[in-house]
Amino acid sequence: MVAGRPRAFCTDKALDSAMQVFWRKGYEGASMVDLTTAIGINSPSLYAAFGNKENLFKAVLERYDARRKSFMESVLAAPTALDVARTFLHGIVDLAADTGGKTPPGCLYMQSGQSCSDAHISDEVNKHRAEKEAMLCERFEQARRAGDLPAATDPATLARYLTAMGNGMAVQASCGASAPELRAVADIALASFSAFINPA
Amino acid sequence: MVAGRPRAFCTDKALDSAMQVFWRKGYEGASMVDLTTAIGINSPSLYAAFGNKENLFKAVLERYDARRKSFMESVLAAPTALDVARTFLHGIVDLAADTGGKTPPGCLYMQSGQSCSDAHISDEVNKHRAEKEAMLCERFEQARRAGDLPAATDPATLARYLTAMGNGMAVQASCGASAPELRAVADIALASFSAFINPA
DNA sequence: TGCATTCTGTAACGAGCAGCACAAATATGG
DNA sequence: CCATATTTGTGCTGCTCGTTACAGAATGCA
Repeated sequence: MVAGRPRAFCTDKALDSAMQVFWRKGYEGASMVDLTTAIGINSPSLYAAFGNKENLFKAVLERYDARRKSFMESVLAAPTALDVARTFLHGIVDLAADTGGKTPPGCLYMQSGQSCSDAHISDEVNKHRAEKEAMLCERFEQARRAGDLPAATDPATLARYLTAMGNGMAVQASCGASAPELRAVADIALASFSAFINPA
Repeated sequence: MVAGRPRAFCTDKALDSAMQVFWRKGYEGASMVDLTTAIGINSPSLYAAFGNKENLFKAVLERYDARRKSFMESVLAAPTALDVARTFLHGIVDLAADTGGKTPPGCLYMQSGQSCSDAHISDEVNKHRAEKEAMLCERFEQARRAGDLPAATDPATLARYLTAMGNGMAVQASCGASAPELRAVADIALASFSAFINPA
């Protein structure tokens, strides 16, 4: 292993600090000064490690995405379509509200990509969001094939419904809604989900 | 009326142009150059008319809010709680998706206030959003008093549910979801809503 | 016609932005 | 202990941002 002066900071910890900043201020609202002071390094170190602001954000997004993807995998492992919906929505509540300062409230996708003038960034964020919706859709297609869902239901619509609900709940969390409040909201969503897939 | 040189642009049309820019790029993403070129005036004219960027945005927000409020009033006029919910969600679809270029897809609240590092701005946006939720809540309280809703239901939770749903659908519209797709989502939301307020 | 008033266009201001050049510092391999 | 490689801190760059000073143009009023 060839080596020079060792890096004085942990790349992963730096990404976590940067994530907090992007989460709270958005992509454009987060300045390089905000990022370097949050990480505790000088800008040349940051540029040497990540290239530029866009690449840094993409690395942060990738890190966030890995966690969301593993969350989604635990969701998709639920036995029935209704269990999938319940695990998903209740999980979103835990991720988005009352996190005890570990992460900002809400969801990085909503807070960083929603109002961004740079199309590269918002496209990238939306790509990741769409991926999660596709995972739900695929799971519901499988459920329909397995007879767990009526043949008449459209998996894509179900996935879109849950995604919209999750995003809306994340937005409310970022505006101060508490976990119990959002859990009550999730329960309405689940009641209607259940009513929809089990027509009387 | 004392007057000097007459203003060469219409204030309301200017606000509409500015609204489009804020809607597409967010508050921080919209530069004064973006705004002045979209309006077709020079910056001193804009500053003379509106003060500064923050005040311009607040004027835009007020204008948007007036339309949303009149939309809400037509929603609240629906005869039953379920009709209110249906009118609300279907109306959101019409406002947010396939607008034919008249407005950008989605909703100004989501696109401009969600990822903004300036707390003054996001607070202002959230204040307006919360106002609409409160209107729904009040309407549902009235519906419960009238016996249109079961006494066990919590009007605030219902309002929160519909608001989350509306916001989530607006986000999906901004990502390219079509009106028919969103209408199908709204119908799921209503199915559950109907099941919730009329427990079998 | 002259004066007061208001708007318009040109051109600039300081501040803050993303990004980088460079030399000192700290590691490894011979 | 020297050569090489990599990171660190200082300080800067060019650019874009929001905002404004100022002079000229267009109105109403006397």
